Amino acid sequence: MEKLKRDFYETDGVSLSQKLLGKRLVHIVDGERLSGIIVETEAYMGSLDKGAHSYRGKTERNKVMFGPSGFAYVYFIYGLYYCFNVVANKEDIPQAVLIRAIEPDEGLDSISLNRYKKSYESLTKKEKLNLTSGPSKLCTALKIDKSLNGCDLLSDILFIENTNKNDIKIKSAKRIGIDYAEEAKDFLWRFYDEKSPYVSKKVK
DNA sequence: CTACGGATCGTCT
DNA sequence: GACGATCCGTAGC
Repeated sequence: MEKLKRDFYETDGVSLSQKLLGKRLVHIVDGERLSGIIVETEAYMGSLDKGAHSYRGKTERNKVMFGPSGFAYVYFIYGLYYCFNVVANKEDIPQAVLIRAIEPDEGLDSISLNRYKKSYESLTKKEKLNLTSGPSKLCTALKIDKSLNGCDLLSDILFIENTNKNDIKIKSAKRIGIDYAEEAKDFLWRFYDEKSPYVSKKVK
């Protein structure tokens, strides 16, 4: 399926979060496609959002968010993990979409090795569901790290493709892990496909 | 099922 | 010097 073009990303973060559900995130590693269908996202809305890294302005870490849309913002967190975001909107409007969960699609054995150091077929049912059901789990699974920060998603290394998926039931919920964000912590800016078992956390 | 603590370090104050 | 857009293992109910 064709790669999403720049204009797909040139919209606000909340809209893009919903548009990205059902699309396929692809990372080419040693010539192999590692991919998954996006099933959970969160919007981070710059100066409107006390939960966003970009709320207090541009820094060395968050500068990619201030650039044009359709680029990868990858950051390191808790001394151990990476999180992957898609930059939304336009230059100087620092909004982004955190990809929180995907459904593993291509390169299952490599994905399984990256996460559990064993083959896909040897995983338990629980381990299979746990491969990519969180923002840092999916980065480990698809080998996404800080070297991809600032990568253009119209490149041939890391990109997002259209799919034929049309049976998505979008649910909105509060975002996770931003209890410090005052009023913004209650904004319903997390979106997920209610039908997917790969979502990190469902409401009730 | 929920609750909590440890791991571990780049980034910002 | 403090802390985080997380994850995992353990403990208790």
